[in-house]
Amino acid sequence: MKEKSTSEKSERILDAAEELFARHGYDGVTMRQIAAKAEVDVALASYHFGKKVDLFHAVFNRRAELLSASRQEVLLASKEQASGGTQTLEQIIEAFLLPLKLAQESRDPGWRNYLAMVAYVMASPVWNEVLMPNVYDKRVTEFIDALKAALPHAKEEDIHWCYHYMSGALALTLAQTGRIDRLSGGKCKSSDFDAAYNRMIPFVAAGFRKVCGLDS
Amino acid sequence: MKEKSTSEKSERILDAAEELFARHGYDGVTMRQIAAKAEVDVALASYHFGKKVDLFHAVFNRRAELLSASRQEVLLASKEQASGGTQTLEQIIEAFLLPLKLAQESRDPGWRNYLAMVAYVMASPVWNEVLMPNVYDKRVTEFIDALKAALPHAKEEDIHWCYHYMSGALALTLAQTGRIDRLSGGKCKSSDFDAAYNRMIPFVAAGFRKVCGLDS
DNA sequence: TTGTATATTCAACATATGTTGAATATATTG
DNA sequence: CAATATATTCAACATATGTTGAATATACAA
Repeated sequence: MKEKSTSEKSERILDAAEELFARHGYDGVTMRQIAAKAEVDVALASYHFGKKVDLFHAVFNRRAELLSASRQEVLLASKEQASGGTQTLEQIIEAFLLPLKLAQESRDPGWRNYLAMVAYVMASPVWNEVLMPNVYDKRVTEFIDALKAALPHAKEEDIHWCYHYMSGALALTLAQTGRIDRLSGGKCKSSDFDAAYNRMIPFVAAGFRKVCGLDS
Repeated sequence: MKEKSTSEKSERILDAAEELFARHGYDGVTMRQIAAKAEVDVALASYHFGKKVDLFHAVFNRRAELLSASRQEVLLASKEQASGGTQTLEQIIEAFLLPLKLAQESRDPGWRNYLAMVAYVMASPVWNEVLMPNVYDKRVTEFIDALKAALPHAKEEDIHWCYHYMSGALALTLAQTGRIDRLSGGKCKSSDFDAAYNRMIPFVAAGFRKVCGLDS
């Protein structure tokens, strides 16, 4: 009698690694900690995924394509909805954020861990250039193109800097450090993604308009 | 004949640790790497600063008071300049960011490393609650009070969320990951703090106004 | 069934890690 | 100068680390 199927153990390893990498970063986690959390032998992680750095890549890439595809889909749907005319800034930003919000609110807690790990990667000078270009940067380019269309008179640098600010606001939200809970005396909660995203859209849109000029 | 004074070696250790912690995080750095970069014996770091975690605290705290004091000073001067009436949003945000910009542009490259390390701490769920409350959160509270005065009709949650977004935009700027360089095809540079801060002020101010309602 | 590929465990390795204590040098003070 | 405190080096420790190879178990195909 077997307890779990093969793929279950392999995914338990990914789940455990995901949770630990999200909180402690790559170097703050040992293979033994991962194995312990996944309740498997240490050697099994190496058997399935190779070196530690390969496991890190595997965890990062597991949900990357899924999320990126969902993003493209939503952005496309948003484009079509704005029949004929260009989308509003709010529509573009919402399309960019919606898949993340849905992932955060998923019943699978792994998605929250994954996005916290993405935030870690985004903020890390070391991992950023290694992991972000492969999957995510392509969709970011599409997103920026949509912004250019909505802000035809904007200088390209302005758009890039504004995207940079949005990216930072997003990363800190995904990271879930709990700081806003502390600073607000409990009035705001890191886990309240509805609150975070509902305000982020008008905040960012207004910033874009101010810096990049009125949209057409 | 002695090569360097005692305090110089001790500060070389702090400088080396600062640079390495900023880039690789706490767990990504070994005492031996720090010692090597500082060109001192490994044991010397322990002799001066105790355990590794204490060295981390020492690096973080070395410039914290200095920066925090500069921040308070600028915020106070900004308050007085707005004689009688309350400050504008832009003035408040500028006062918040100016000391950081000055530090970034300092001739001492240690300041850039330090601020990148602060960004790492801000984005880390583990270190955030350990290190941020001691020094920085007090000034943040003053800053938020100024915002409340400038946005008398705003709900407190809205202000906190907007501050959270600004905080994220700031953190990613301090982190200097180089991502904006890549995404913009070289049009924007992570090291161009003038560009980053000049746009961040109107961006954030517009976001606050949109989310928190018009200022008085 | 038997044979074979896959999955999992166990034990061990070489190396890297933070930290310490004793020894030595340098500075400071009387 | 001598005496004392501080700073620095050296060597070593116990432990933790990623990784591997052999042994064993399980799944699967013939």
